[in-house]
This record gives sequence, structure tokens and C-alpha cells, in this order.
Amino acid sequence: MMEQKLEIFLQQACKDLYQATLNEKQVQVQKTRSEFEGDFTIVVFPLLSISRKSPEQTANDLGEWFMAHLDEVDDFTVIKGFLNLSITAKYWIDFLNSEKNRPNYGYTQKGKSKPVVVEYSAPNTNKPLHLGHIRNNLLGWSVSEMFRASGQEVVKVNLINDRGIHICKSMLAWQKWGGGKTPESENLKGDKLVGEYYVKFDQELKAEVADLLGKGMDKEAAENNAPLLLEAKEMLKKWEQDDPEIKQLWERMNAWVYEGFDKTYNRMGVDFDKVYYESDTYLLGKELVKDGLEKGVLYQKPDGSIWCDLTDEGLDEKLLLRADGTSVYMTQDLGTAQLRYDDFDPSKLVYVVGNEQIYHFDVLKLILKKLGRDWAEHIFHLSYGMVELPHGKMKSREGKVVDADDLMDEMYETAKRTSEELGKFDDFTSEESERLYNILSLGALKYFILKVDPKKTMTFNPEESIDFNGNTGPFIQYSYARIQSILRKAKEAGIETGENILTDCPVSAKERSLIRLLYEFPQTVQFAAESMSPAQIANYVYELAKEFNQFYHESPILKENDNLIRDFRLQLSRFIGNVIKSSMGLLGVDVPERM
RNA sequence: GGUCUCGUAGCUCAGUUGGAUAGAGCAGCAGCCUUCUAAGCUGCGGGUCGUGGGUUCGAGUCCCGCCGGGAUCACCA
Repeated sequence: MMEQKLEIFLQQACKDLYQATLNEKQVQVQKTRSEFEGDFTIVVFPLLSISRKSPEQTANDLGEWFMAHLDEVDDFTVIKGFLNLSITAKYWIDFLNSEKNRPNYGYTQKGKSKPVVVEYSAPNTNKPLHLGHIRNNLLGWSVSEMFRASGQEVVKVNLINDRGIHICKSMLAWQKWGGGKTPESENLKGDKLVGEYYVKFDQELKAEVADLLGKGMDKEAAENNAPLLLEAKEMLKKWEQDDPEIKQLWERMNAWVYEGFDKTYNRMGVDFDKVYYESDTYLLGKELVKDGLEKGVLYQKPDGSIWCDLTDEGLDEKLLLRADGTSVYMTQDLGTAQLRYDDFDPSKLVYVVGNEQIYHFDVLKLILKKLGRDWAEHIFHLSYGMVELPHGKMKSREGKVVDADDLMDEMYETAKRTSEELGKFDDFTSEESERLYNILSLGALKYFILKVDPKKTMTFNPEESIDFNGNTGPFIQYSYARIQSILRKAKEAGIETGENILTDCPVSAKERSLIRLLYEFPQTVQFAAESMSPAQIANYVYELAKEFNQFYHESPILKENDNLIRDFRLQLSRFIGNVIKSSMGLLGVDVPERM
């Protein structure tokens, strides 16, 4: 890569000119900003102390040196303390010729490293997936793809929260008020049906609490002693004792939910290599805890409960086993972490979980380390920001949520309406139209969610829905379709586009800028994977599509009279199309041949 | 209260990890379809980067204080 080469030569230059060796901070090679002439910029400010000359003089000396020693350097300009180097057209054309037909350009060949395990989604089986899950799922899936593209082995895992008091709540409500309704009888997705009873439970519980308060009971007592809650707790106890009737109900209702989840996952285009169920793993942590107690890392209180003291680390004490021997969330997470380590011997354990659980994962890592699990160092909590609605946060229990299925439906309708208004697809069969609307609506949704930095809280406005113009998925998809359209026409006209571009082909400023962007794709993928940020890819591909559209407007491609230039532009366009497709692929977004 | 985190144009977001005159999209206004797809392109207006200090050749970016929002500190998950 040119940057590395320039850095090495810069070292040499300073040795030659100033008899000095540079430290890392002094070597600064970056992309030249578009408003200036040149390709790469060397910042000379850090070099002034060794050159003992003015910024301009230093930059000039270095510029001369580069001209004399590096064939690829064409020209240079000096602006203040910035040395802008121009790279020869030949270098860029050579780059195009060697890379334009490379399959998987920008992706790194898989090495023989240990896998990265990425956990994402982790739904509860008492309610349907909502907008928050969408961000989680898209992020987890995309980050996994980016790891793969950067040469790492990846295992995508899900951990389904299929047991616990919250599950019993919806079970109990269905038992009481369900009247034997099933997804089939109601023609309703299973997760939706179960979710209704979770809401129902909450409503009934609130009514009971209000009633108790009215009878003069204090708030805490009322909340803890409402008959419904006691009943749910009783059900949980029975579940843990393997009561056949409860287990059967539990299996039945969970099966409904899984069927619903699978539909949503499929439509969203996310998948998993392995699915863990909390009901299988929730007991695993106990062994670790007992072991820790024997080693004296943990301690027991007089009531029999077991704790970890983290006050030395500036945190609190953390309960790991209740006095009655039952486990808490942390206990089972210790267990599943160990299980995953045993299953995959991973180089990294990534948890895609909301930022409200930062504390939880800090504690998890600390406890594992105390228990002598050195691999805890490789746990990484990819904590993403919440998705908020314009009015504020989403609240499941109050029904203030954006349902995942509903949202995809609405997006689909918008895509359909917009497409029909434009009326470009009269020759499409209904299957083709449907396919296109799916590609566009999911593209809009996924791009909208993934283009923002995962760490940041984001606002989602369902009223305005998602735009199809500007910095959006469909805009990028449109750019791709335009390219394919030209390529189809070129083929029809019998123009061969596979040959090498001649090095004396004239290249405009916009074309050069596009070549630069293509050149940056591999490092963008690498950087996106390292920072676990699909937003890096989204911003990159938007820039590429935008520049292509500008190019498209200012230059004829197929209609260019000079065949040399025409073929160059066709090849450039095809390369851009491929990179758009690869980039969008990393975001889980498909691209249409026509739109 | 402790800890963490965020604050950039009316709105939604970028800002390449400290570099040049802080950028896009949406919304608003004005243009461009007999020419490869107008889901596009061009132009205009819009900013004390919450605020006050500090570090330095250079700060939206790093450090400290303050203001404002959010998260978390459960025998919930």
C-alpha cells in the first residue's frame, strides 16, 4: 500500500536530509483533502524540530527528495506545513487493472486463527421482537460479516431467554384468560399471541396492586403480595421441579414463540450457527460458584447466599447464589461464558448487548478473572445505544414499542407505493415486484439503523418513516442499479469490458477521486471490523455512490465517443458496482439489478 | 449521591482517533429530464462544535471545572 511505502520513504528522507530517526508520532501520512491538489499529504509540523527550518522549507526539501527517490511521485505542492504529493496516473491505472476483477476485493483471506464468537439477539420468549432487537440483530449480524471479511473465523450464537418469572407471567395469563386460543385459531404469529398475555398479566397485576393499595396496604407489600405475582412465583417453582403439566405448557407456548421468531429472523435476514437456551444453561454457573467458594475467591453469608466482593475494584458486592441455592442472571452468564469457551476456544467473545448492561459485563469479566479464567480478557461487550422514539423511550409494558414485523410491513408498503408512483416496472411479474419491494424496504431499514455509530443513542421517527432519498439505502441501491443498466447495455452493444485499461488513458478529477475511494475499500473494511462499526462501511459506500452519481452526470460512459475512454469508464463503473455490492453485503443489504 | 456516557446547522447524523476554511442528508428556496434510469444532479441560505479554563506549532477531537440529557449502582433479566 502506498501509505506504508511513503512512511518508509519518509523515514529514509529524514535520515538523508537531517540524519534523524522519526518516532511514530512524527510520521504522519494522510489522504489529501479534496480541495487541494495531490493524493497523499505529509504533515511536516512534527518534523520542524529536527529540520530546524520553516514549515515551507522543510516541506519543499522533502518534496524534492520524494521526487528524486520515488518513481510513483509525480509532483508536489506545499501549503503551509502540508506537503501534498501527487501519485502518477500509471500507479492508479495499475491498481485498477490488478484489482478490478478480483473476486472478493477488499476481503482478507481467512487465516487459521481461533474463531470469534459473537452473541446477539438474546430475546425473551414472552414478547415479540421490537425495534431495539432490530438494532441488536442487524449489528450482530453485520459485525459478524465484517469479522469474516477481515479474515477471521466467526461463530454467531443466540442465547434464548426461555425461562424465568417473566415467562411464567405470560404462561399464567394464558392459562387464566386464554380460553385455549392458539396461533392457528387466532391466525396470529405465536410470539404476538404470547406477547398479548404478557401485557394482559401486567394489566391485571396492576389492577390487583391498586386494589390492595385501596385496602390500605403499603406499596411495597402490595407489590410483593399481589395474588397473581405469588401465583407466577409458584409456577416458576413448579417449573424448576419439573412439574409435567407446567413443562408441557411451557414447551407448547415457547414453540409458538420460536415459530414467530424464526419468521422475523428470516425476513430480517439474520441467522445463527448455534442457539443456546437458558433453560439448558442456567444451572451451569453453580459449579463455577462452588469452585470459587472452595478456593476462597467468593464468600458465604450466614444465610447461605454466596457473594463476590468487588469493593477493591471500586464496585459493590455481587450476589451469585441465593440462600435457597437458586441462581441469578450473573450466575448463568458465568456458566454460559464457560460453556462457550469450552465449545469453541475462541480468540474473542463478543456480546452484542445494550449499553444498560455495561455494569453487568464489567462485573462478569472481573468475577471470571477472580475465578482464574484468564480468557475473560477476551470478552468484549459491544454495547450499543438505545433506540428512542421522538417522544422518548420505548416501553414494552405500556405498548409503546415499534414492533419489528409491523415496521417491516410499513417499510414494504412505502417501497411499494414509491415504486408504483415512479412506474418503472410495468414489465415486472408480481414475484419480481415483490422481490424488489423487499430488497428496497429492508435496504432502507437496515441502512438507516446501521449508518449510525453503534455506541450512540439514536432516534427513530416512525411517522416520517424512512426516506428513500438522500443518504439512504435505496439511494445506494439506485446507484448500483444504474451501473448494472449501463453494463447490460454495453453487453447488448457487444462491447467487451474485460480488458486492461491503458496507462495513457486520460483521467478526470472525479474519476481519480473514485479510484481513490475504491483503493480505500480494503482498509475501510479492516477498520470497520476492528472498531466493530458497520457505520464505517455505510458512510464509505454512501460516499462512493454519491461520487458515482456526480460522475454519471458530468461524463458520458457508454456514449463516450473515444473508445479508450469509454472502456475505461465502463470498467471503472463495474468495479464501483462490485464494491457497492460488497459493502452493502456487509450490512446485510441486497442490491437490485433494476429499480 | 458514586460510576459511566452523550451534547456538532431547525431535524437526523458524519467528522479518517490531534491537522488545512467543521461536512452530508432531510426540511426551505432557486434551477436541470428530445442525450447511458430525475429514487438523480447543481446552486443558495443555515454553526460561539453545551459552556469556562488548560495542554500545543495546531483542539469538535486530549485534560479539569460547570450546565444539561441518558444509563447504571437488585436476592429482575
